[in-house]
Amino acid sequence: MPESQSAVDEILTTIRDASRRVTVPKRAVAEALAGANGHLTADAITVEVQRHHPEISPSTVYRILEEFEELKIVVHAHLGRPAAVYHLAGTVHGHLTCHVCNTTFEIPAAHFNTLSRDLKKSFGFQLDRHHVALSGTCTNCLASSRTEV
Amino acid sequence: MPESQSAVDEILTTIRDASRRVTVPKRAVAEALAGANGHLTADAITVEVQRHHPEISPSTVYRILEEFEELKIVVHAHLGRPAAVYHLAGTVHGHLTCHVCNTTFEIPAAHFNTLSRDLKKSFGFQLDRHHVALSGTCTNCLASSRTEV
DNA sequence: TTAGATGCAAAGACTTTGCGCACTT
DNA sequence: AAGTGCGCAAAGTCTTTGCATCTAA
Repeated sequence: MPESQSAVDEILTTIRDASRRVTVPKRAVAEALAGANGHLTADAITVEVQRHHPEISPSTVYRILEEFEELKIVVHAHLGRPAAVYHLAGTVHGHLTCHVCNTTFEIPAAHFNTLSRDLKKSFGFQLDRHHVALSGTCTNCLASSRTEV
Repeated sequence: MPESQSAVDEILTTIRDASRRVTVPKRAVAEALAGANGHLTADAITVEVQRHHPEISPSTVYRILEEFEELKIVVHAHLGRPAAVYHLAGTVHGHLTCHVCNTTFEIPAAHFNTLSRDLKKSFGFQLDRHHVALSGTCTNCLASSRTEV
């Protein structure tokens, strides 16, 4: 997995550049984020991290995620459920969550260009394109609800 | 306040139509929702309700909000913070939350027409227009950040 | 009358914090 | 060697649940 490896290196470099320390737990969280290309709750990250390093505690994961957010390494969003989901910044832009099957899809920021311009013009509101999280129904669930009923 | 009164009546009618019982706590929650024209957390609703009925417990408020959601009386959204916010369904469409001053604005659903069509066409995703919650920076905070720095 | 709703208290899910020791730099 | 970061455990916030009682219909 050469590409997720480079993503990990990039994260570690960012940490060093900010004069923070590179530690085993931080490396593990970076690997978990780079390995899973989707959205992970803090709990899911903890589980993944503990597969290799059982001694790493949830509180450490939260502290690291907080630091990573400061450094713009990750962003988080609150989707349908209370638990927030985290993912690497820059790699992802918008989220579509299906409230039927609870799956989250990622879509390119370009889809928000028109909306973003409109909100700016109409309300002076500057959309944060990293946090766009929309809920609705995905294709699959639309199709099955049609056939089922 | 004749207009919020009619909103309350409408809610109570919906409850009766669904063969649920109309109770003091439900009336109080309905009044809190109709009175505040904005977005309330469950906690804020509880506080408002307890101003008139101190004996009503938070768990009851949660149960009532759950029932109101089933009956499509209210919808909730997860904005920047973990706590969900609730508001009357039908009266509101989209939310813009400023992550600087933490204010939430409501905007008409019409602003999501283009986006909605695009998501449907590109991904087969049916946007739920009641749950649109976007975060960014509002005009005021944009202006002050410009002058401050 | 009687099933459903409530109040209270406890538990559960998610997240933050305090403290002393370990590890990175 | 110096001091940041960690593990553990406890606390904090937000929400759900169990159970006995009460009440709307």
